Amino acid sequence: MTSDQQRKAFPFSDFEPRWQDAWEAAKAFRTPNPGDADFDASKPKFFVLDMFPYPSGAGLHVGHPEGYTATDIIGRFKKMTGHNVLHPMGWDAFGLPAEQYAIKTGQHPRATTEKNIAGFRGQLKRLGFAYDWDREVNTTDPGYFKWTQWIFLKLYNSYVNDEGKARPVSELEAQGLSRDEIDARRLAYVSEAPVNWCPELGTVLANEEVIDGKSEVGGHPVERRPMRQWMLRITAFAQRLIDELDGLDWPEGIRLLQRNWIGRSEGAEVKFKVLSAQCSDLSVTVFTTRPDTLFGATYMVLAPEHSLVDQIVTEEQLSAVETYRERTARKSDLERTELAKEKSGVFTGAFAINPVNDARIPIWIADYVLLGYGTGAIMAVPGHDERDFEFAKKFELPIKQVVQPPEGKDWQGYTDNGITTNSGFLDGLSTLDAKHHITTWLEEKHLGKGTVNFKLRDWLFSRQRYWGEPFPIVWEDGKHRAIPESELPLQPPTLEDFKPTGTPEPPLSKATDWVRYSATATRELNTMPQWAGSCWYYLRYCDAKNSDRFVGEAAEQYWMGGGKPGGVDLYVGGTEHAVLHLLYARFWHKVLFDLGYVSTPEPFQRLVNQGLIMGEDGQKMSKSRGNVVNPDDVVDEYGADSLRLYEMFMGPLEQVKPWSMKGVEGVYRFLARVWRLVMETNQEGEWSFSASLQDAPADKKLNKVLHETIKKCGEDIEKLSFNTAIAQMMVLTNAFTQSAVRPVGALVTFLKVLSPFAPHLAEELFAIIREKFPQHVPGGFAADCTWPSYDPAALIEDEVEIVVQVNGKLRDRLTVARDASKDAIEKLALAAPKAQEFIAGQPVKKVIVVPGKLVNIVV
RNA sequence: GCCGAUGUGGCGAAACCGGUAGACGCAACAGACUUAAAAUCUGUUUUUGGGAAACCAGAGUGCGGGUUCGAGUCCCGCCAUCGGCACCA
Repeated sequence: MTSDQQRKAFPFSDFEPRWQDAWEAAKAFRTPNPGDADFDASKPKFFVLDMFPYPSGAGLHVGHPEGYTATDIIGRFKKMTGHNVLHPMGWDAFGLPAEQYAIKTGQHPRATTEKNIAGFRGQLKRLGFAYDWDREVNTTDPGYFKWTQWIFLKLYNSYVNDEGKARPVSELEAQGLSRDEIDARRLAYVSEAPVNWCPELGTVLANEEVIDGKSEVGGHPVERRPMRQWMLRITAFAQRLIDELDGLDWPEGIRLLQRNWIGRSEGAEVKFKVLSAQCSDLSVTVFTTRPDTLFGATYMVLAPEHSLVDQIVTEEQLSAVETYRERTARKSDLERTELAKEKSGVFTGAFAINPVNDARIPIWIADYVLLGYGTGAIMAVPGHDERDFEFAKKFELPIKQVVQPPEGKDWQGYTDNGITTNSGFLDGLSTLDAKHHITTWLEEKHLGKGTVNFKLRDWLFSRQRYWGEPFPIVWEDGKHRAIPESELPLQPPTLEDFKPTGTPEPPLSKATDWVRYSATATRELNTMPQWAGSCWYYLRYCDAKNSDRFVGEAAEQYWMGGGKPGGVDLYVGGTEHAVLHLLYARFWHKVLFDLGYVSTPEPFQRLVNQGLIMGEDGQKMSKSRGNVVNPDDVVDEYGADSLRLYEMFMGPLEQVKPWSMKGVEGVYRFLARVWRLVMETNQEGEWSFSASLQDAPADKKLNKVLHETIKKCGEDIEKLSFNTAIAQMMVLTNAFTQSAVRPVGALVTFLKVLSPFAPHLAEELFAIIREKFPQHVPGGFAADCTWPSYDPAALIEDEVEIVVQVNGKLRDRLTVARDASKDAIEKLALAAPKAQEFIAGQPVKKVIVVPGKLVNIVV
């Protein structure tokens, strides 16, 4: 034994790597698939999924093992309770950071990515996770992204029918639609709209990747500019993405976040005639959620970019309008939000006619109206809308009351429901009734209609970067078309210089040979965003090696369809993906479901968010604060089991909690105590089998704690309440420590309960005990044994302690027989000396008896 | 501003359906072992007052009310911290 190991409280650094090697050599965690010889179809399935990591150069962070340990414990537990468990791991390895890191270090992203993956894999293996490594996926592997491209082609070749279902575009061909008409309905389509262009990153970004006008990656400024881009028609699924959240076992907060992001609002479109010197037959349609306030519209606002502005602007206002439009166009989104407090705008000189009362109202342009939402035009009701109110005050526009608020409230700027007033035929109606009434009226007169709008925009799906999946698309005569599936995977060209060009021209344009598809056709030069690979990786895990299909049918049906209601049974990850990955993946999954490729409409049945781990100082861990904890250091000093156990013991999984090295030492000492239940050390520091471990039955007290522990740990694992399960195991360990004779049978049972949490220690002690007491230790690995069942009889005490309260205050305690009657308990309680003292001769008004718990005497 | 989550010892936290608040761990203190220290084992540890002590009495789960025999838990009104959204008509 080395001196290094003598310093350790138990020899984890010897046995942890030894068992990791043994498990790997034996493929101890291989999960058979339907069709495999050793597959047992009679067992229920359990698919437990981690959000796969982005393999950065910085290596594993202590936040990673938090969720991974939780899923590992529950996966191991489910296996021990007779389930087929799918618990895989992989790498989300395309994306901006890898490319930037490669540029910075002068290496190819393929090389840095492979190095980073090897680093991550090594770190995860050191933690003893029960992954089936045969199912490892890597989004940058051609065998993987072949199918990402294949799914893209499914999107490209689909449209959404009248029932809101994705169907192949061949149906539209059959209906005789033209090429252009079909292109306009594809789920993957080309658009020229203004997009979020980030000059620093040299790429466009999705709305979800822009935060406060800056890029989510790196925090660089983002500007709007019109560019030709690939879009995915996620908006066609907006309603289903809201509705189908209802059946999911997700944290309410995340569902709400998605609902708000999709942002459904019900209202009406109203058509206003425009008075214009130049044209006679002009009109503007506005969207409003408050059609009931139509009589209160005192002006109208168009988005500055609105196409109608040019046609209606008067000569006197032309230069003011032009100046304002230029100023707005130059503003980045960031500036537009920063200036949100101060309203700005310009009168166009034109007027519109309010269809309900023929009132002539001025038309303004202002950047508080967004082109991309609704119709890009609003009717302003300053009396009952906060923004319109502010604007009207600033520009001295008329403010009119049309809603009567409840007693005692000022009507100016009152935005809630009330009674409609000053509104002709709507007077006296409640807001809700007035909305219905006016909508029907507008529809009858063909002046408008009820509509639903969503905040969600179509998903901007192309990036001007090198390190991503190339689109399986070629261009010819200005038209796009898919390449044949037989040409997949379409590999990116090998480029020495893959830096962004500094212009919207993607780096792939530099690969001139690759770009030329045929004499007349050239390849699409954009690449897909990082989210593409993570939209379907959980499906690939079901059948990771399949080269004929993105996932085999039998495998998909078993792992995703089996059980009720199907899908991934438990998905654990951080909140940061609430509106990105989790929304995108649901969208792709629904398309695949409609097309008949997967069995369920939703991919992730149960979602749990792990809480952030903060630094010891209570601040977010960051290099600049110097409070980052490296999991490798923790494993070196205390072992993998200690790291696993500590992260689970810190507090509830979902909670934000600070790191504490002292806390790690605490669980380390606990594991050492467990070790010393079996092993003892002599003066030289050599370990030998403990004499107190004997083949004897457990006494009643110890047996009770043992069975309580089996019961509580099983229940707590199901609830993901790992901290309390560990506390209970500590109680049991203390009981073993205090008992002079340690019954080997009971101890082995305890080790089974401990094994999902601290698999290395459990495995090592199994092996040690097996040498001396082979009859008490099952064969195979600890992970293969059956979860012990508890004996309800062992939990029952003959006598129970009853608390005696007088007027709700604790005054005495009694010990009574377990099955003592209510009457008997009441008599004993009234006779208790301390109770007597506090009753002090007063008449007893009432006595409440809770059997097994307490008696409350009311005087 | 809106939405969500969380407030319990010196610290991380427990407490099932309303029924003994503080399990378990950390830190601290004391004792045992040791020439000594570390490690280990055994205690004590919410707080205030009284007592040499076992113990006794009062207060106590962010604040203020309420329901109840009984509230950390349920209801009403506040406050604070964290996270998200933020001109979406």
